[in-house]
This record gives sequence, C-alpha cells and structure tokens, in this order.
Amino acid sequence: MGRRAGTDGLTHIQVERFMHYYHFIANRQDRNPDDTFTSAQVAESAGMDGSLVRKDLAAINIRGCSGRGFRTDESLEAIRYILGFDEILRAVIIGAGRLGGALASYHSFTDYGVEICGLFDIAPHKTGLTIGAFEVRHVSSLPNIVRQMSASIAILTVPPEAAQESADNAVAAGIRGIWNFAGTRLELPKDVCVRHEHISVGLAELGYKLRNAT
Amino acid sequence: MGRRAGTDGLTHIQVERFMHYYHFIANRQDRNPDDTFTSAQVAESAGMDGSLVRKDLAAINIRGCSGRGFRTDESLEAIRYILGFDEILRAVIIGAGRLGGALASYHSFTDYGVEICGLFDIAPHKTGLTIGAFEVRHVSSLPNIVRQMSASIAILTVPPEAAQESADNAVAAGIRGIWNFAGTRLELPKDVCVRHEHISVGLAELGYKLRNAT
DNA sequence: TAGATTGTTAATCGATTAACAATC
DNA sequence: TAGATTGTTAATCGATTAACAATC
Repeated sequence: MGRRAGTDGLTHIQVERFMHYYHFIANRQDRNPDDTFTSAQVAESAGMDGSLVRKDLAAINIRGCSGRGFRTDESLEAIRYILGFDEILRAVIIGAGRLGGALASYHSFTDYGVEICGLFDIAPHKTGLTIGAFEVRHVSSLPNIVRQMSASIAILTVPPEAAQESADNAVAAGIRGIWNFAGTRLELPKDVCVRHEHISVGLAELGYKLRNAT
Repeated sequence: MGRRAGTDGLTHIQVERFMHYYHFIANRQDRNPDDTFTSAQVAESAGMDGSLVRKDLAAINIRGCSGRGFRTDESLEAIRYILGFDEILRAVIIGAGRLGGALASYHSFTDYGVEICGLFDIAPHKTGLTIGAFEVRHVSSLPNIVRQMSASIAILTVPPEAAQESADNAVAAGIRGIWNFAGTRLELPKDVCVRHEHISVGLAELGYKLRNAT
C-alpha cells in the first residue's frame, strides 16, 4: 500500500492536525449546515494561525476559493482520503477487561477505517461472555481468527505483565500494528508499527496545567 | 499554587518528555537495579539525542556526574517534584459506563498525584452499583461531594451529547480541570483547564503508519 | 592515567507566523 | 466595485542536534 497522491507522507503532527480539522469541520457541519468554512475559523478553534491551515490543506490538494473559503464536503473527503479512512483495517482486541470492553463497544472506530473483528481473553471463565457486540474468545484461537479475518491490528488491553507475551503472540499470528494500552514498553520487530497509548501522560499534563494555573 | 523552583514552567512537550524519562528510568530500575543511568540510554529509548535529555534534566536542576551519568533515585524524585506528583489532586469520574469503570479501577493514578474520590452517573438504575472500589452515585450529589472532598478534576466519560452539560455542572460545582473522553469540543470559561483525550487520534495515527508502511 | 560522560554553546533543522499580491 | 479570503513566499521562532572542552 503506497503513499497517497499529493504528499510525501504526513508527519505525526500533521496527522494530529488533520484529525483536528476533520473533527472541527464535521462538527461545524452538523450544527450549522454551511457548505464552506474559512481557514481562520479552523485556526481559531485550535489557537493557531490560518496560514498553517491553508498550507496543510494545500498539501493535500484542497484548493479554497478566494473571498469564500473551503468547501466542507470536499475537504472532509480529502482528509478521509489522505488518512486512509476508506481503506478498512481489521483489528482484534486482546484483554476483555473493562477497557477492552469499552473499546469493543466504541462504535466510531469504523468512521476512521478500523473494524473490530474479535475480542480475546486468556481467562477461561470469560470465554463465551458477550461484551458489546462480541463474544469473548480464548486467546488460543487468536491465530486462526487473525488469519481468517486478515486482521492487521491488535489492541492490547491486558495487564502490563502480560503485554509483551500478548504482543509477541499477536505478531506471530500475523499482526502488523499494535495499539498498546498496557502502559509498558514493548520489544518488537522493527517492521511492526506500535502506538503506545499511555493514559497517564494525559493525566500528568492536565495535572501540571492545573497545579501551575494562576 | 505557584511554579516550582528551577523553571519558568514546562511546555506541553517537555511534560511529555519528562513522563517518558520517568517511565523509562523507573522501568529500568525495576529490571536492573542500578543507581545510575546515562543520557544516551534514555535518549536511545525515545530515538532522540542525548543532549536534549541532558538539557531537560539540567532545566530542573538535576546535575549528572561526568563519566558516570545521573543518579536514578534523585532524578525520579526531581521529575515527580517538577510535575507535582506529590501534591495530591482529587478527581471525580462522571459517567459510570465501561470506560468510566475502567478508569475508576485504574489504580496507578495515585502514582501521578491524582486520587479518584467518586464515580457518578445520571442513570438511576446505576446508583448504588459497585464498580471497582466505588459505589456509583447519582450526579445530583456531585456538587456536595466535590465540595466535601475539594475535588478539582472531573473525568468525563459520558456520551458525547451529555458532555457539555456534565462539564457545565462540574464547573458550577467548583471543578477547575476537565479530562474529557467524550470526543466533543467543550465551551468553558477560560480559567478551566481542559484536556481532550481524543482516542480516535491515536487510532488514526496508527492506521496511517500501518497503511503507509513499506 | 585513560575512558566515559556531562554541561553547554553554536549550528542546524523544521515548524509556525507574518505579510501581501492575487483572486473570487 | 469593495470586501473577504486564499496561496505562497519570506521572516521568525523554537526546538533539536552536533560538537567539544571540562570533569569525574
């Protein structure tokens, strides 16, 4: 799967910004159906300069209209395209605890091109339980399901001490990307994409702001 | 509560880096008890340059030892101090769904100076249920509890359509910081600290990396 | 001492903003 | 036309890295 037309690949920070634009524009359209928006409106919502918004949009071949702004539908579509949301990836969740269950029930993942196709746990007493739309399966069936469904992502919601082993098993089964909520560092082959979702970082940041607020 | 000695306030990005250092150093100490580490070791774990680590540590008055490195315990303590982890903030969770329950059961928050002191929901049938160590309370009792406990943080795990109202109520009750998991933008007074934890951003980033991997 | 690593400055790199002619 | 906003370059700003003398 190659790069999309119009860029040489986005940086981590650009992807974040495009997500912000996407949410802002989509939200705005819901409340106030208008077929255009301006770079200043988007910029203001993020406390940044309009020229950066224009530059980002230009980078993905969205051209605005002088005096008017940008077309809402066209821009949303272009962002979906550049981020690849219409190219579905399948994911399995490993760890059917509260967080795993919460993620399994989070229906918006499909909006971003990811479809959950299985929820796994190592505890035999959880096997067969229904959580959200899923029946919990034992991890021993992970390799089969990953292969059958061509799943490429594993979402790790296991306890920290089980994270490395779970990740290793997932990779052995053919998983190519890991979204790790276990809060531990993982040692994995370099060709496996890993995203550490370290929830405590968000907490620490909010706490810092709050403790140092005037 | 003023700034801590040794800095004029850390940027958002520096806080993230200090969290990384903290986790790396603490982890390293667990596995391999050694009373020093070098800037190169920390840097390698994050794919950055050692001089940045040294500069960050110098900024919070941690001085290393030429030829040896930095003292583990001293560094951890200094990071805890600068991030304010020993100055406890109390938090309430609003929304006792799966995610709220998962966060209520996440015991490590205290490591970062935040203590959960209540779990609330608007649904009468949830009132009285026990989730983790908490009994779910009805949101109508939120103002009282916030005052009694001097809670300053609200963790929002309500559905998107309830987020603004929940936030307004929390702020009216005296909450000064909001950790928002609802995925919606909130309109709040400027003196309220808000952190939007937009889970889909992480997913989009992992998806992007994966789709564009060689 | 020889080797390793710091502390720190200068150089580099990259990202953001300012500015404004072009254009709808 | 007058007003608004884009597209884009140049200027600025800030963050990261390179380099190396100082030091344990």
